[in-house]
Amino acid sequence: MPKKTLYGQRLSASKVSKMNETYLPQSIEPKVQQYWQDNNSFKCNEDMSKEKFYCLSMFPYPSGKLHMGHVRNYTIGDVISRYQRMQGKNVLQPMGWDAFGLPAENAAMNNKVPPAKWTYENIDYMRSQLQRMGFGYDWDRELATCHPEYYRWEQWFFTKLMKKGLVYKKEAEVNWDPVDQTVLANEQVIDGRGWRSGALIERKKIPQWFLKITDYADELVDDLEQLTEWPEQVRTQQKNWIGRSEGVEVSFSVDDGTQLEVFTTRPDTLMGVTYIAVAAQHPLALKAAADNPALTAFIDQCKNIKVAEADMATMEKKGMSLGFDAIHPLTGKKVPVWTANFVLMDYGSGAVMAVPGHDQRDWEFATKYALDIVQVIRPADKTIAVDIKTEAYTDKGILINSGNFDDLEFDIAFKAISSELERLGKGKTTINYRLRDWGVSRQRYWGAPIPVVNCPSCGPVAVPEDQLPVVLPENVEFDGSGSPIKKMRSFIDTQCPQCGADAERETDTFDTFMESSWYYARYASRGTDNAMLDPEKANYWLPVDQYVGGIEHAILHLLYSRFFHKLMRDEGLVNSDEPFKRLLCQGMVLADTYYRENEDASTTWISPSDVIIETDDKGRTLSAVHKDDGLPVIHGGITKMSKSKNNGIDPQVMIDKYGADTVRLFMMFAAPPVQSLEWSDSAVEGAQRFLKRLWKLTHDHLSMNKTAALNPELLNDQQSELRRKVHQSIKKVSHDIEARQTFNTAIAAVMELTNSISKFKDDSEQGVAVEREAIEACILLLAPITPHICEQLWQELTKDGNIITAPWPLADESALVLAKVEMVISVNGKVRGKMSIAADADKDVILHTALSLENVQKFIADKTIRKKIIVPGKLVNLVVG
RNA sequence: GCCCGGGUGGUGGAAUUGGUAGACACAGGAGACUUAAAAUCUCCCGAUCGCAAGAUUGUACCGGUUCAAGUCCGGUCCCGGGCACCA
Repeated sequence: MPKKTLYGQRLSASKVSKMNETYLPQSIEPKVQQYWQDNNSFKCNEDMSKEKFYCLSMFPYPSGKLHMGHVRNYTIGDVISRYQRMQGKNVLQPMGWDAFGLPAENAAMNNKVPPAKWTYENIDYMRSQLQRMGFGYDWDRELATCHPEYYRWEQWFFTKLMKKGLVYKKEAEVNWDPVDQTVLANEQVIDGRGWRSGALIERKKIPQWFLKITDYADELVDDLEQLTEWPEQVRTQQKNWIGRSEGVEVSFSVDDGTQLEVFTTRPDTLMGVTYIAVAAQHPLALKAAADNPALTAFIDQCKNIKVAEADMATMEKKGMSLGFDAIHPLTGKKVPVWTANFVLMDYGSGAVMAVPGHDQRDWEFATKYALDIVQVIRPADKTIAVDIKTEAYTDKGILINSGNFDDLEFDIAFKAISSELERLGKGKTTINYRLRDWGVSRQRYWGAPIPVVNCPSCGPVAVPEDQLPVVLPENVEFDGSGSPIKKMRSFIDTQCPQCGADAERETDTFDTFMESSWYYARYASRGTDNAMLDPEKANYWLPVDQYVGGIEHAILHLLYSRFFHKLMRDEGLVNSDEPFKRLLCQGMVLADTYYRENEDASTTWISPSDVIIETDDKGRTLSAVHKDDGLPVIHGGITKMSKSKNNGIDPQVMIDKYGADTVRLFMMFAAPPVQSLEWSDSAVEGAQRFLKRLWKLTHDHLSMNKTAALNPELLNDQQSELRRKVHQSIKKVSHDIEARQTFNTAIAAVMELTNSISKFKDDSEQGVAVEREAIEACILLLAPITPHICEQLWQELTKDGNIITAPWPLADESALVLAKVEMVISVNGKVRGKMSIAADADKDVILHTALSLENVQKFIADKTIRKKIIVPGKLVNLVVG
């Protein structure tokens, strides 16, 4: 198809410039977007002849409208995509919707609208907002996870995993609201109470499905080594989350003859064990409580804490004796068994050996309940004083008070004690993980149904492939008392696929992390409706070359996706080990908060857009007032944009006012992508001002109506200097976008270049030629960031160009050569002078010139030069004394 | 509580490998243009002292390594993200 020009006809440069004296984003942007759409600019296919580049931004939850976090995320992804397209690569940039989730159910309760309808309407509106931002997506690949065509393959995959034995069912604890008779998410428990009913929540055990992610724990840790283009902090967090540790499983015999298993990474402290602590739900605790009302009351009390690690770890540590002892496996001595609220039943064996001398938490517990504290480790360095009466000594050291094991250091003691335990049949070395298997059952409606039928005689049976998908009924009424399908007989009643008897469908749905764990692969299989993936297509695109998303997903989403990718690999669907080659985690978008205290002590949060700031003559903030009544408001600090603080800035309002390019430019310029970004109205104005200057600069150039061929040989000093700046900028911007991903410094470099062009007044033949090269460079370098204005200006400059596929400029190394460099001279590390010197000057010349400077002489005076450090091209440091 | 980050002018930030702290902007000040305002353009802008040249000081706090530290090491304080059912 022949490419259309933006205007549909060619116009002379002078006519164009008269038509466009002012920059009007509202008329340019829709026109440019239409042009891209008419040319199918962002559609892509599996073109084996070209190098591919798959750029993916984390898909949004369709919550209603775009927020600034989305705008930031998707601008970053779009900049990278457009940059790679200009590098000549075959770029895939898709978009879709993480459409299942809790907010749709809340909206259903509040507005009496079915979650499906609410979700689809949100998707339609948000799609139009994304299009208005000018993001270059291949919309033919759009998906929504709530579509049966999507989740049927997730159901299919789950049944495959069931057959492989990678899925199992077990009882696990949830937050139970005894009044609403429903399971609550951690987010829905506020200060230990249900958010709607206000009832004290309880831990309750219910049967749930789990994926055996722990089978892949080793691979998930080891393969982090491959992910060299991931942020170090994310790799570290994942490694710590998986928490592989080598230790020993130790058996303590209990009075009633049973064995109590505990895991420890510090067998060297075994002789310092003074008590055992078990979880409140541990069978031994429950058994002891049978004839002990006080203990029963304590165990009941432990139920009123929500199922979140942070709550477990920060609550007051409490415990109670179970009234019997365990036998120490080496000494044979009796140690008391306690139950404690901080020991987790779901983690390890639900019991820990306590060494209060060498573990701070055990020490605090022992001190509180007057249990023995014994020191069995001393520091290797005898000069370090240790007093276990004041705190635990937790470092590794040399064993004492440990009988035969005295004087051994950690490694030897670890081996000696564990082999002694093994000889006695009282323990074995083992690898333990902090990582727990992935519970995927949710007792919610708006999710993908778990494809299982519960048969009274066969038990849980996977739904066969020819009966998939298990479609979630979308036309439902919400009454607030749990999932509607749990009461829907037409959904529940079915026949067992195995024996044909009457049976019931599973009414739990999948954790929404299931859907977001493989969507990146589905995008890469466009048009595949008879399989989860088309391996040929998927393997062309995968792995994702660049993944962009919020740092809040650093652990869970990224770990589950990595796990899913390995599962798909082992099913023969993909041939790579990891899904995401390079990862960029962008920071949050923050804004000022303002509030007033009401008479009833409640707080009213005031939108920053309703506040007027008063400053002193140095620009420092003095006070803030409400724009309506002129009365003061209180500044509540700068926090993440949120509904609760009423400090969200609506992107739509900003796009309507300034246009997409200004919003994109501000977002990319205000901070490096990994840092948090503070919203600033005046900085947005500044971004707009820059685009106006670029517009004027280009049209002033065009209005000269002169062109000439550039000949680097003929340039005078000023012309060479501008040309050097052009090629320095090309080099810096390329490096900043591709290698460093610091778009703010890339933009600053282009700003410097436009400042140089503004100062350059030269209408000679070579002057015009150099200026033309400089302006074209600015526009090409900004094209990924502010694509609309650049497309427009590019077409005016080149007549029929298309900047989306214009080649990225290359720096001309010969233009960068400098005859002279500036060097700094410091004396004793303090700068005392500067000099301009030939770039190839040798050390003697440099030193001689440095010493001739008056101010340098002054500081040397009659002192002797003890040391001379010369870094050619940078500095000279003279050490005198 | 545990794990992971961050802290630089009035503000956002720059300093890429240990080598000139404050690029580029925002805000502010002064001036030009204008009947006026807006817009635009020019200049100034860490603090203290100084007419200036320049000097002293300064990157959360305390200490260390180095010819040289915003950058490396040890400790402290504060802020943020995650903690498995928010997404």
